Amino acid sequence: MTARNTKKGSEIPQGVIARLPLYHRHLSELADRDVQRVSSAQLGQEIGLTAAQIRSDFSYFGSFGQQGYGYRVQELLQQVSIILGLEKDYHLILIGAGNLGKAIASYANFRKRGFIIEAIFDANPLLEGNYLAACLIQPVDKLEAYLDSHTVDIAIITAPSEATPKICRCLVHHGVRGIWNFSPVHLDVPDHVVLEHTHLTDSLLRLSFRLNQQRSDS
Amino acid sequence: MTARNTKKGSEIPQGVIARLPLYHRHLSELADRDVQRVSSAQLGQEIGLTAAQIRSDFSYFGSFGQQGYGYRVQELLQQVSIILGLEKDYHLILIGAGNLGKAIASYANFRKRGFIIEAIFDANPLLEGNYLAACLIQPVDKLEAYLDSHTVDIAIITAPSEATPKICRCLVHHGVRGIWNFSPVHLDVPDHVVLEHTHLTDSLLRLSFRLNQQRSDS
DNA sequence: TAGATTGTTAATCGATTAACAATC
DNA sequence: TAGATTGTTAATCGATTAACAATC
Repeated sequence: MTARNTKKGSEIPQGVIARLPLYHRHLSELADRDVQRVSSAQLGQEIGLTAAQIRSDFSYFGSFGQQGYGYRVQELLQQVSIILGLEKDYHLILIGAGNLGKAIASYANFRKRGFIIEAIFDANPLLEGNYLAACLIQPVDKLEAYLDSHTVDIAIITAPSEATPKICRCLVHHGVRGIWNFSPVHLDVPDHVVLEHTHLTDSLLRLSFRLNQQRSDS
Repeated sequence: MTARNTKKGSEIPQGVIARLPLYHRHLSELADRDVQRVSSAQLGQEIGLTAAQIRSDFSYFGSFGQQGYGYRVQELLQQVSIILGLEKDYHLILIGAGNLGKAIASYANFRKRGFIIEAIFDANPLLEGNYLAACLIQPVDKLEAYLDSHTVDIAIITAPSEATPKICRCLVHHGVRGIWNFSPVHLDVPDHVVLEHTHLTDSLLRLSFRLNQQRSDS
């Protein structure tokens, strides 16, 4: 596999990856409003980035614009969707049917984008047999058997911190390649596993820091 | 206000701010296990950063270690807590008592760190009078009156996207300086307001991207 | 004291921005 | 055609890392 030009095929910086969902979200909005075209300058203005950065970001994946015109919203949106892998569906499971698990499982936006939660597990035997967002809650000791008999693209962990490392090892061992973890614990996974952390407390602490920082400036 | 040395007093890079909660979390764990001392090399090993980066990060705020010894865990944890502003309590409100709002309001870790949710608002009149995590749910049209008569350090928005910009403007207008937004919308706030976004869908899309990226390498 | 590890400076690396030729 | 805007290269900026004198 040879790179066709400088950027295409090269390593994608984290910053670019972080901005892709932002582009996707904003282009979706423009498409909803039936906007036909957008320039990097407009787009940048609206989401708070420079035009150069936006063009540079897209150039990692190809040339989607037209000189003198800009980008066709529909077309660019579709390209970004493909880049993000949104043209296909994903099989998800969720482990931990507590408050956060419930909220995630009920969040319709995921399903809309093709991320379909097909099984929910919980350690509490009292929850067994209950339904959550039209999905049966199973005891966590059935997790291994499930993994052996179903395709699972992404596992969402909303279990207590103490239980999380063990669950993670189990998932990895049974070949799950995508893990979205909400527990505030550090997890070690092999290189071939993609791990995404969402640590809510970390976000709140960052907010707290910046709140205190401001006051000391000026 | 003059900077006492090169780093102390200079602008703190975003990356440093992002890592502070990670340091806090890991140092808390070490303290729980009664570990007395830690070197930047050990700490780095455990959380996946270089020793140099850790020392460099801390040096923005002062000198907390000892040559030839490392850092006293308790002392460093306390310093990081102070840096993050965790030595005081915060008055929080939450707007939007849906699934996500419920999960956030019930998350005990926030209260433990001094982030206390004191009022919850929702647009749905049917929820009025209900309690959520021992906190009364009020109709959202009482929000303005509340803001005028109470101190609010941080407002958490877990309302639907459509309602969010208006709520945000209201908060800013009534002097709230910290906003933690979960709606997938871009919000414009004045410079003096600290805005933290947690876009769950964005995290999932990043995971999706990386899942697809891997396959195309190798 | 000798060994270890800090805080900081200088060197390196990578990401963002500015500029512009290409061209729709 | 003239005007606008892309994709990309070079210049700039900032963050990470390596190295080391200071010193516990």
